[in-house]
Parts: sequence; structure tokens; C-alpha cells
Amino acid sequence: MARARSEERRAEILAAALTVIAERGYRGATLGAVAERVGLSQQGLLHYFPTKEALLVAVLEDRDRWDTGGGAARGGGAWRPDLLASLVEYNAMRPGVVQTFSALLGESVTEDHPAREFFTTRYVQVRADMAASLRAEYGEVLPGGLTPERAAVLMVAVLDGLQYQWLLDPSAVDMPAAFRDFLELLEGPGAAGRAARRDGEAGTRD
Amino acid sequence: MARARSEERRAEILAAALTVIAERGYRGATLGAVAERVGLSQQGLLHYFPTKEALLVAVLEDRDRWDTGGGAARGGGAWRPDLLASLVEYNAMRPGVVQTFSALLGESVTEDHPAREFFTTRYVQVRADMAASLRAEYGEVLPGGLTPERAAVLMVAVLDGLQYQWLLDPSAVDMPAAFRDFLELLEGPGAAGRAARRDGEAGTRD
DNA sequence: ATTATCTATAGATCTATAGATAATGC
DNA sequence: ATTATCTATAGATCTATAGATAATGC
Repeated sequence: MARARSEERRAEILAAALTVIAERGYRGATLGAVAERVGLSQQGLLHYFPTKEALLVAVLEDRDRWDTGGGAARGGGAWRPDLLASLVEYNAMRPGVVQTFSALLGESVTEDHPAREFFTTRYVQVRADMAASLRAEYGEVLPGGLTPERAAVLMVAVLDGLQYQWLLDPSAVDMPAAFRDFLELLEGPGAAGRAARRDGEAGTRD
Repeated sequence: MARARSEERRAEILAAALTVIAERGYRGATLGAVAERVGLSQQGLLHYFPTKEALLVAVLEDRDRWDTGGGAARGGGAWRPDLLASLVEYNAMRPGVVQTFSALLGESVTEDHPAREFFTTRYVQVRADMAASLRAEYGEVLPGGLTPERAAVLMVAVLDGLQYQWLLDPSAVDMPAAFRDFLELLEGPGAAGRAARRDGEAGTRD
């Protein structure tokens, strides 16, 4: 019971940290602000996460579990283009989470940032997984003419870049539609039909 | 003479601010660190820029002049795809500047960030200028099938997104090559030849 | 007068440590 | 014993204001 309580508390704290980081970035986030949101004193929070950096690491590990933890996600299938299109649609409904990780990604390029290695390692793996998915689907050359590896770099770039434009000006940027546009460039005309056939779904996109 | 001295000093301070922001972001940058780099006391610096925010605004205004100030840049021609390809190549040689603005863009999505409006306004205009350039070149539909407006959103996303991947792991990402890949997707095969003909240059890309 | 700088410092914060108190689990 | 929290506080910073000093420009 105590253990369960404790886990609950930690989860509450992580959720609060997500929110505060979205509002102010990691450097701007204060332990006091996170604690207040949970209804703890700042020192009470430090009982669960002994340092500010430990809290950030926990936030990042949590994300890692989410992204790669699900059964279907393991082994390269998580970053299939059609699943990504759904992910983008899902993300467009939770600006808070997108804002947290966009703020962290932006900060992570500065020196000695505790999230830097996380993002670096993660992108190596995400690009590799995407390339594998694209290769499985299209072989060595996509309809648009790129190799899977070269397409993967652009895919990650589009995903991240769209988030910034969308966060800054949600009404000016239709993030899911833009991502679908990009997929069509990569996959050539008829991509929507191909995806629908594979999933056994009817209906068209766009 | 006093005026000239003063302008020089301000320029020195702006250059130092660029560097410190690249290292630590705006929130992490301290006036003391900027001042030290110029060889001034923190209070001496405040003589030139009365607040930290005033210093940031000056950095951003400086960038605005750079981007849109040149004669050829005015009126929409600055964001032509072929010029962008050169800009990306140029940027790949100055990671410091790229890092400054990538860090600022990342921070700008957090609440009440003093650069938020700058980036929001800027992106509206950049997208519009790009769309105008693409329309002038291709008309209502690009070879890849997108309208100029829809292509512009993706182009900005690719530019920003590639910078993060490249800053985190320069040896893993060939930023200029990736951007050329994207242009070929947009413009279809033969884009390199088309650009070369327009510029009266020989030679191929890629 | 104005400009360029400096010393001193007020007033806010922030992280993290120390040590106490109360409740829970063997 | 261990867990969950709290009060108190040390030790660092940070921004910005106040006021002094020296040099430059009319």
C-alpha cells in the first residue's frame, strides 16, 4: 500500500513537471512550482526525486516507455508512416505534451543540457527504425526517389519542425494535413490508397 | 566619435549575447556572462541595454535586418528555394548562430517568452514569401503536387527540424544534402537542371 | 552636459541540506 | 525501521537601481 501510494505520488509529480516544463522550459521550471501544483512543499518533492535533474530524467524515461514500450512498438514497427500520421493527429489534440518536448528539444542543443544525450541517442534510433519501416514497405528506393535513410532524416525534421510552427500559431498551421502532404511527397501519388489497403480500411485521406 | 564608439560597443555586446544564448539559451544566459565576454561589468552592460529583454530584442532585430535587409531580399525573393539551399550550406558552416536561434525558437513556445511574438510574426511572413516565390516559379501546383502554401509550411519545418538533428549530431546528419533531397521531392526530378538554367550556371547537384 | 563605467547593494529567487515530526509496516 | 512531509536555512545566483567618477564634446 505504501508502495502503491508512493508510485501514485511520483506519477502526480511527473505530470506536474510536464506541465511546468511546458510553461517555462526545464531551466525556467522551478521545483517550487512543480511542488505547488502537486500540493507539496518543495522539500517534500525532493523526497521523491532527490534533485531537479533526477526529475527531468524521470520525465524523459517516462516518454521513452511510452514511445517504445507498447508491444507493437518494439522492433521497428512503431515508426511506420501510417502510424505516424495517426500520432500527429493525436498530438494535435494535446498541445501541452507537444510543448513540453518541443521546449526540451530546443533547450537540449545548449551546452551541458541534461536532455541532450537523451535526444541525440533517441534520434539515432528513431531514424534507424523509420528507415527500416520504409525499407520494408518500399525497398531501396521510395517512389519519391529517396533512399529510406535519407527519407527518415526528413521525416523527423518535418515532425519536429511542424510542431514549432503549430505551437506558435495553431490556427495558421494544420499539422496533421501538412504531415500527410509530406507523406504523399515521399510515397508518391496513391499512397493513401496503399495505406488503406494494407490496413484493410476503406475511405480516403485528404 | 563617441557615437561610433558606442555603436561598436553595442555590436560587441550583441555578438557576445549571441554566443552566450547559444551556450545556455535566453533564460540560462546571464547579463554577467555576456558582460564578462565583452570585458565589461554587468552594470556597464546595462548602460547600453537597460534590461535583459532589451538585449534580446536587439539580437532579434539584428537578425531581422540580416534576413530581410539586403536589397535582393526585399519583397519576397529572399526565400527562393535555390537561395535557401545556399543559405543552408552557409549555416552548416556556422553552428554557433544556428544554435542561438534554434535555442531561442525552442524556448519561444513557452509562456510569456519575449521571443514568442517575434517568431510567430516572422513565420507568417516567411511562409508567405516562400509561397510567393514558389508560385512565381511553378504556378498553382508544384511538380510534386502541392500548392505553394502547403509546400511552404513543409519547407520551414524541414529547415528548422534539420537544424536540431544536425546540432545534436553533426556527423550523423548532412544538413545541406538533406535539404536538397527535400527540394527534389517538392520540385520533382530535373529541379537541379532547372535551377542551374535559371541562374545561368553549369554543373549538377548531388 | 553627456557618455561610459564602476562599486555597492537591495530584493528576489533557487537548489539542496539538515533535522524534526508523524504515520505506517514488521 | 521506513516512509512521507515539514520548517529552517545555507549558499548561490540574478536582475536592476542608486550614486559616484572620469573623460569627452560643446
